[in-house]
Order: sequence, then structure tokens, then C-alpha cells
Amino acid sequence: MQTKKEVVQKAIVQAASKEFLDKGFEKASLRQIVKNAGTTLGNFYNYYDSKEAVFASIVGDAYNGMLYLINHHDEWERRDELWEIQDVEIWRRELKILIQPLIPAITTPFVILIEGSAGTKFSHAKEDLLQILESHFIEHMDEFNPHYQQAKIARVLAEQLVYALVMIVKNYEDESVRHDLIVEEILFFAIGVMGILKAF
Amino acid sequence: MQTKKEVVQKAIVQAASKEFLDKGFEKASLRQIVKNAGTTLGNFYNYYDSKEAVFASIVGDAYNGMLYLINHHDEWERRDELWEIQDVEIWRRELKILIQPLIPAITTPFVILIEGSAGTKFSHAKEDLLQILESHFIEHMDEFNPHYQQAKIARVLAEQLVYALVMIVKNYEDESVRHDLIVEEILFFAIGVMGILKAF
Amino acid sequence: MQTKKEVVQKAIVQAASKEFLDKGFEKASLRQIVKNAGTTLGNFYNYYDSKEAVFASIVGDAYNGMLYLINHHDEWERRDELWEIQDVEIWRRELKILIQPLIPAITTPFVILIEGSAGTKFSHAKEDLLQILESHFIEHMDEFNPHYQQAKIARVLAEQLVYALVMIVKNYEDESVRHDLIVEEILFFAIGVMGILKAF
Amino acid sequence: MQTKKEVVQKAIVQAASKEFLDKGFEKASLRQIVKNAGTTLGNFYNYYDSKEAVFASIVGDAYNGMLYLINHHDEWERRDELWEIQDVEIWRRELKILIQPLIPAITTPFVILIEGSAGTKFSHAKEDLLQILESHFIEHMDEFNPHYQQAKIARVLAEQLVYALVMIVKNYEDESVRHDLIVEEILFFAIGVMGILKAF
DNA sequence: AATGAATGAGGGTTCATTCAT
DNA sequence: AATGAATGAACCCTCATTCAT
Repeated sequence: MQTKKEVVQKAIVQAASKEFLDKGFEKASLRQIVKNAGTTLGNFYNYYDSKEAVFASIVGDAYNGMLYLINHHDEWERRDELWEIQDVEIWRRELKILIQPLIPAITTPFVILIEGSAGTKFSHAKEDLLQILESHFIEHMDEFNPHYQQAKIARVLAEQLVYALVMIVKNYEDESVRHDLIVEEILFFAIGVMGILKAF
Repeated sequence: MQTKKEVVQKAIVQAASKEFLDKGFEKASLRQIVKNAGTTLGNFYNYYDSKEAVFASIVGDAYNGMLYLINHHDEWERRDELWEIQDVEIWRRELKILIQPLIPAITTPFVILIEGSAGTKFSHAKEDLLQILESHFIEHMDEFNPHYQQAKIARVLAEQLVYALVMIVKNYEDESVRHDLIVEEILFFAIGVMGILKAF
Repeated sequence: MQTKKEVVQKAIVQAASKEFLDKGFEKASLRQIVKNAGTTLGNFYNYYDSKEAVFASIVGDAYNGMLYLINHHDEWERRDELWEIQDVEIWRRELKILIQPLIPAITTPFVILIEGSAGTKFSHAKEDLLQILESHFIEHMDEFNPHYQQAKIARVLAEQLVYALVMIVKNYEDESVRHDLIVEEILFFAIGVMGILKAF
Repeated sequence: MQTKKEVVQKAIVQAASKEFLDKGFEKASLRQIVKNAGTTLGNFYNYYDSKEAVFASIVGDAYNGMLYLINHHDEWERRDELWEIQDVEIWRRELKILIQPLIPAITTPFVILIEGSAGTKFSHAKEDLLQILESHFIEHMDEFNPHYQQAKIARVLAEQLVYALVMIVKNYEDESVRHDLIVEEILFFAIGVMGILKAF
């Protein structure tokens, strides 16, 4: 029946999510997944066509969300007046609102997509995100201080920002905790970037 | 005899380093390593007892160095007066010197140890480093501002600092470039942390 | 009820026939059959007990017909006077009539039986037919020329005659085309056999 | 050692040849092959990269030989004067010589190539051969009797000629027996074709 | 009559490791 | 010191069939 099917399907998705999160797509074992889901290997294929199919079903939305963000990155926050503000508390307050629409995207599937998609058709996702962030940073850094010497750091910053988001999701499950930490992370990030770009 | 042996051994270590760096211990293929090293599977075992043995020989020094740093972390730089300085350029200059002894530790074996040791007896190394950093951060943050609310960010900061160092090594081979970027990263990091802790 | 059942059953038989014809019994996929029949795996077993059962229902009549022909092969055409005729056109005309009763037997189920029954209880059918034909040929050849040296060719001739009929059915769907080609084939066959048996 | 390796390799090739001959590429089971070869599945991959690789090593020469014959088919026998000869015994004698160079090509690997290559990169081989034969036949038939009505039989004839060669190899292992039967088959074939084309 | 979830055996393939030579 | 054949477990996937609903 429908009911039973959904139960097993959810069990598979949950077990698969954990496995993909822990080991990534390639090292993930279907045998382990179905064992944890309480079903059998053969039965798995009544629900998904392949290991990659269940992966896609898990990260699909996160991927499309990311694509949307990337394709609309020119509409990202242009709250340039913020950069003049010196009061961190005001920053916090503003960021908390600014970040709001991003929160639903920063979830376990997003982490799996970024960290565990090697060997799948999504393997380029992480690089796509990093490149858009890197060029975004370089652009901002150049606006802010065209004489800055260490433009190469942009790549490293992009990687660590993405990684920070990933780690927040991995370490903390509570949504409001995640929200606070993402705000704090971006605050930290913005201040750090500004700091290395100008005296203060 | 001795000479030839060393040549092969070096070839194995080099090929294995590249493989471990690219794929991590578990995904690394011994067949690929010996092929790139120009020897055979059987002969590999004349040099190392196992896949893990060659891994250990590669990351061993980095691990011990890391252990030393961890065990002597109470002797870490306490240039507290720096925190009063507002001029970023002075920070840069001082950090460049301060960082100097750390540079030799931030190498490919270190990256392999941190990123690729899952499945080996070194798998706890990353966590050990992260915990010492995390508690170190918490300590400093508490000194700096005992009223700060988001202590949980310490964990995330620790992870991203380590990750940033890893990325610098992975993305840039030139040593002086690495040095500059590490300085810049730590500068960015310090400013960011200070920023979220207090108004400025 | 009855009506619906027959519709489904016919759909199954039709889809199965195509699948068995294309791939033979063993390579045929039940999943493919039910998909093409517009029903489900489970429902298939309300109509047939097994993959082999539907196979049997398809080839059963062809098999019994073949059995009948084999068991009554001593009553086969003995139009011995034909062998004296030299005019091919007369042969054609006579064969066209002689072949008539055979035509309804040379159909898709017959082809499936001969070509696709490996792995079923009908797997011996092809061999049975070949043996009767072979001994039939040997008998005729011996009558015709007792000094002929290559009696072993009888086996090969039997196989290729059967195969030719199979190919005619497989390649041409139009019944009158089939009829013409069967006549031509048997004509070709008879002339060839006579040819290698004697000068003419 | 080399010796041992060759023994196993030969055992694999022999067992695989039998399996491919009996079941064709797709239905052939590697597990069955290695069992009959007296080795293990894992070890098989020390000798061949894949199931298809061992298949290719078996049929490769036969395929190249066939390609050569196809590409040089315009140089095939043009012993047109033979067609005027009425004495079958002379035909036999001439064919025996004419066929000689073809014999080494008509072997077990050839049979596997023609009958068992579905699912491999050689799957088109049979069709290639059939098409060249069919057009060859049509050409000759048209020369011989431009008014002949049943040109469609050319396809059927091509298929049964190839099949006859396959059956000769499958049924008889002795080389001289094969030679005699191939001669007889082609003799039968030529006479049959001539017969349906003209009165005699 | 119909669904499709569940099972278990088998398919080809890759792997680190052992060992006789 | 060097070879690579041999092993056995694990990998993802497909299959015909059964059965509760």
C-alpha cells in the first residue's frame, strides 16, 4: 500500500542521507544503506533506479536552489551603506534579516551536494559555487581597495566560507542555532575581509 | 642495491602522496600507486607492510609535529600587546615573523593527514587538532569578551581555519605564495574574531 | 470481467511473443513484457503461473502441429514423379500447391519454438525436427544415389532448411510474400540436393 | 611464472570459447567460465580486463579475417566459365581448390563471432557479412537472369549460407570433414541458385 | 482482477593482500 | 629485490517469483 511504501522510502532516504553525508557518494555502500533502512538490496531497486538516483532525489532541490542563487547572484545584497557602519550589533541585526531567505537552502542535502557529490553528475556543483563566490569576492575587494596585493586569497576565502556553512550544518541540528551561527559566520567573514583590505 | 631500493621507495612515496592527496586513504588505489611509481603490486610489499604502512610513513612526521604543537599549545604565542594595535600593516609584518616556524609544518603530508586519514589509525588527528584549537579559541574569546553569546562559533572557526590552511597548500605550490597567504589568512581570521567580539 | 481479462491476456501474449521472438526465452524480460502489455508484474501471475507458462501457451499449438507432422512424416508427399521433371516453372506451380497446407504452420510461434525455446521444456523441439528431417533426407538421398559420399551434409541441410523458413518469417510479415519465398526456398533446396546427388 | 600463466590463460580461453559458443556473449557467465577453467573470478581479471576483452581476444582474428574478405569481395572468384560446366564432379574438384583459402577462416571463433556477439562491439559483424553476401547474390542473379521475380530470396539465401557454415563448424570438428562439407554446401548452393534462375 | 513491495540468487567488476617463483 | 598469479570479500545491479493488500 501507499502507506507502507512511503515508510520504506523515507527509511531509505534517511539512511542514504546519513551514509552520503558520512562517506560521500562513491564510498557510500548501498548494502549499508538498505541494512540501516531495514530492507534488502533487491527491494531498494523498487524505489530507485540506481545509487545515483537516490542521491539525486536527496540533493536535487538543494542543487536547483543553488543554481537559482548562482544565476541570480547579480541581485545579491547591495546594502552598500552597511559597509560604513561601525557598530557590530547593528550589523548583526541587519544580517539576521538579510540571511533569512538563505537559511532554507543551507541544509543537510546542501552539505551532501557540496561535500559528497564526487562521482555523480552533480560533481561540478561545488566548483560552480566556489567560482561564483570567488569572482564575487574579487569584484568587491577591487571596489573596496584596488591596491590590495593578495587577490589569491579570494579563492581560499570562498572555500572556507562554503566550508563554514557546511560545518555549521554538520555540527548543529537545531535550526535557530544554525541561523545564529550563519549570521555570526558571515559577520566574522565580512569583518575579516574588510580588515585585511583597509586599516581600521 | 641500497641505491636502487631508495629510488623505488621514493617513487612509491611520491606516487602514494599524490594518490592520498587526491583521493584520501580509503579511495586511494594501491594498483594506481604502484603503476605511477613504476613498480608492481607484489614489490610494494617488500617496502611496506600494507597500504596503511605507507600512509603512516608519509604522514608520520606531520602527525608527530602536530602532536608536539598540541602538547605545547600552552607555550603558543602570547603577543597580547598585538591585540591593541590598530594598524593592519604592522599586524602583517609581525605575523609574517610569528608564522615563520609554523610554515614547515603546513605541507602536503599535513594536508593528507588532516583530509585523507579516514580509515586509518590517524583518523582522530583532525579532531584532536580541532579540539585544541576550539578550546584555545574559547579561552581567548572569553578573555576578550566574557559576555559574548555565540561561543558555539568557536568550533566552526577552528574547522575553517584548518581548512583554509589545507586549501592554501592544495591550491598553491610555491612556498612564498603559501607563506603570504597563510599570513593573510591568519590576519583575516584574527580581525574577524576580534570583530565579532567587540565593537571597534 | 471476462472481457477485461481477455484483453489483458491478449496484450500479455502479444507483448510476450514479441519479446520471445526478439530475445528468446532466457533473455526475455518479464518486466519488459508486462510493461509493453500495459499491466504489472504481480498481475501477470494472475494469468500465467510462470514465465515458462506463457511461453508454453504461445508455442503450444505450433509444437503440437510439429509433433503431428513428425509423427506422420511417413505420409509426407511422395510425388516422386516430380523428380523427373526438368522444367523449373512446372516445379514452381506444383510446389505452390503442395506447400499450401504447410503455410499455416510456418508462423511466429513456430519461429519462437525453434529459435527461442532454450531453457524451456520445449528445448528439444528443434532437435526433434532436425533429426526427422535429417533421416528423411538421408533416406531420399540413398534412394536417389546410393553411392553418394557426403551423407553428413544431410544434417547441415536439415538445419539450413529450417533456418531458412525461420528467416522468411522473421524478415517478411506479408503472408503471400512468405508463401512465395517458401516455395522458392524449397525449390532451391530440391534442385540443390538433386544437383549434388547426380549430374544433370 | 610464464608457464603457469599460459596454462591458466589457455584454460580461460577454452572455457570461455565453449561458454560463448553455447550461450552467446550476453548469457555467458564469467562465474561458469572460471569454474570450468579451474580458477577464480578475481583471478580472471589478472588476465583480461573484462568479459568483453576475453571475447574480443577470441573473435578478434576471425573478425579481421572477415573484414578482409568483405573489403576484398570484388576480388572474389570470377571463374565465370564454371557456370557453363554441367559435370558436377568437375565442379567439386574446382571448388575444392577454390575454397581452400577460405577454410582457415571458418572456425569456432568465426562461429562465435557470427552467432554470439550480440551485446559486444562486434554485434554488427553478422549483419555486415550478410549484406555483402546479399548484394553479391543480387548482382549475380541479375546478371544471370534479369527477369527473375523473387529477388527477396537473396536475403534468405545469404542467411542460410552463413548459417550452413556455422552448422558445419558446430557439428563437425575434423578439419578435412569440414572442408568436404563446405565444398558440398557451396556446390549445393550454387546449383540451387542456378536452378531457380533458369530452366535446365 | 490488480498492485507493487519484498526476497534471494545471480550477474560483472574492483580491491588489498598473500605467496610461490 | 622483484614479479604477477591467486584469493575472497565487497562493490552496484537485474532477475523471476511470491505475497499481503
